[in-house]
Amino acid sequence: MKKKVLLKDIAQHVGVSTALVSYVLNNQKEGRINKETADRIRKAAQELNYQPNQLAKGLKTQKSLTIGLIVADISNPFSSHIARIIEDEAKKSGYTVIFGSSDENAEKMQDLINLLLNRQVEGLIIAAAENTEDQVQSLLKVGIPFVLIDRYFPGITTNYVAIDNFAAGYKATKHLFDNGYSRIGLVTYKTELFHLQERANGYKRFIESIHGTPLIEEVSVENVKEDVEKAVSRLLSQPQPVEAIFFVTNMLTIHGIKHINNLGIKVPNELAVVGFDETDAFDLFYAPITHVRQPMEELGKLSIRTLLDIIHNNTPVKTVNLDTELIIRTSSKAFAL
Amino acid sequence: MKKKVLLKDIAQHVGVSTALVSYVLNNQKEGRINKETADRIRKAAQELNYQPNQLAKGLKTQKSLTIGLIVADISNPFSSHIARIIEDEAKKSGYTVIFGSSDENAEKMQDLINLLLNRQVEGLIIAAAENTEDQVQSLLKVGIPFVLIDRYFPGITTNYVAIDNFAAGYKATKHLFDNGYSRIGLVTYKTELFHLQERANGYKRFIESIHGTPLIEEVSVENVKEDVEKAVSRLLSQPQPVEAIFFVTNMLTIHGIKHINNLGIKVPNELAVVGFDETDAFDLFYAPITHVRQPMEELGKLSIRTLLDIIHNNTPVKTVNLDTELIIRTSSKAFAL
DNA sequence: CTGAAAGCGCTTACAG
DNA sequence: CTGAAAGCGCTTACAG
Repeated sequence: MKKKVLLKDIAQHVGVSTALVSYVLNNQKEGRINKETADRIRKAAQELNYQPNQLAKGLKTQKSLTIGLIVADISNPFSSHIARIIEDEAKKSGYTVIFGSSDENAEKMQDLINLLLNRQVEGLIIAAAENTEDQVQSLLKVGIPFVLIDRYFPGITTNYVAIDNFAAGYKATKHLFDNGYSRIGLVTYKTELFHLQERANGYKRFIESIHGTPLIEEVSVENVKEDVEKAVSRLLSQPQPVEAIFFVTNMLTIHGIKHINNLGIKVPNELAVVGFDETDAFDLFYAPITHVRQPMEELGKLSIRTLLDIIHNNTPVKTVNLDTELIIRTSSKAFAL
Repeated sequence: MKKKVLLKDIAQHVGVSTALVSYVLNNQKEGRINKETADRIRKAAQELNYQPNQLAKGLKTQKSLTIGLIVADISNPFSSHIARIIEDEAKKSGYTVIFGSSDENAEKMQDLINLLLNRQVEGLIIAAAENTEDQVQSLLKVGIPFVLIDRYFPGITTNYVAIDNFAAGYKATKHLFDNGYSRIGLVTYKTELFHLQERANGYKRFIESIHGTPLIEEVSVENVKEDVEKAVSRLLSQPQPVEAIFFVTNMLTIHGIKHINNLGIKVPNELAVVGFDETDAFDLFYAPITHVRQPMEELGKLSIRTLLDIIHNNTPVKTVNLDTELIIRTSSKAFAL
């Protein structure tokens, strides 16, 4: 590998000190430096294709210009979409992002936090896994800037950017009811994650408001596909089978409609469906899927902007719950009586 | 923000030199260090929750334990799937990955390369954008370890891990023909990217072998959706309309079938379809989409393993073209005569 | 207007 | 068995 060119090389080449080269290349002390010398330095840097070593720079300045992003799984479209938005927005401010996938596992998340802190990230954006309250508390204690995204803990005061999950759950359920479906089931994860509980709570609140019986199926993260299949089948094999199902995440929705499809059940005539998040799959299904749309751009941009704001201006705690939109399609169409 | 604990802090705490602490924590000079002292050091590190500064470590050792990944767009499922596999495989060897999206843009790709080199990545995995031969040549000249993934340049000798695109194109086209479709159109990008040309070449070769006329529509990267719609419509409005269309990437396939759906054209009865890559959308379409499946796990794992092998053992150039699998579903079903 | 020197937090040959 | 010291590649207060 060819030897890297250093500040020292430029200094020697031009015949000045490394200090001067550093000043010029960082546009410090403008006007106080001989214009000609500055030009010669700049030209030399160009010619030698000088690339500053960010490790050294970061070590000295205590600024890594890096932020860490912890998602559940970067290959999930929700995560990768957010990641892309954060990447672009961070770049505008000269920041790079290092990401890691926690797989909803508290231990992996702790490892990722340590890894990222070792790499001197200036801040973190975290989609917190279940049972990571302690980790979040200890980040708070250490004082490293961070903002939670998508999920947050009601008992801990932190910066976060999320949606109004309760309203989303309520709205989706009400929509199904308004369209003539009264026995409505819900499929969610068996989890203590607050944002998912809130989606279920919104559902429950509406069901109670119509004096109905909540029918909730919980599936495990480890065994999503099979559990969703069982959940759907259970909801359909009740004494009075459900007429509609609300799935509270994109993966649950996809597994759900795949199974419904395999069972040969017609949507929405035999079973109405409302899903969560967006994916091309929802559009291409023969009965395009009504779903809760999260404002991805806003989620992503607000999270990184909030983080940078904390890093640079030490701004006070900021919490955001964005509104969602219910995108109405065919899968929840009103009963044709 | 709380003060970080340094090697020096541990040293003071235990009453030894920083050198000794460093040796112990890095398991150097084992056996040559007083077991008791070592234990006290380890305990102190634990208690103080010492986290080594990787910037400093990397600066000194010239090992950043970081690799760079350049994809077209991290929010594309192909890219994020690969990214996830690389993340996991890299972690096994203690490496972290920094990613960036090039948007198929040569200039952005160069910026990303510079950014990543500044951050002292030890190697790169690159899905090269169009017209980046020069960049690749110059990486070669600099001598930084890298492996191309998904795409490569036939005229440049580099490490790469890709699929056999020609065979994939040939196989997909032959399958349609064998199932009774003889007027077969192809939708690809207007591009000089070798891997896409090869997919089209495979198609052409087969069409020529049956003395047919290749019907190729090229769309622009900037305006995919509308261009695909026009392309499909053109193929269908020929004097003798096509009976089948082969789309050579996942995005093309998705836009294509959405449009076909909107036009109310029945798949496969009125038009057969073969797509590329996998997505849930293909399964959920009323006529599940026959598609070319790339061996994602192998692509990802081989690319990172090859890279680490070069970094550590300076191994000779390695090129890999993996076989693809044609997953046959309903969208290309044989004509019922 | 410019440079010598210290220092960021580590590692590691060298000496004892 | 342990430590003093140099150095990785930068930045920056200080002096002149």
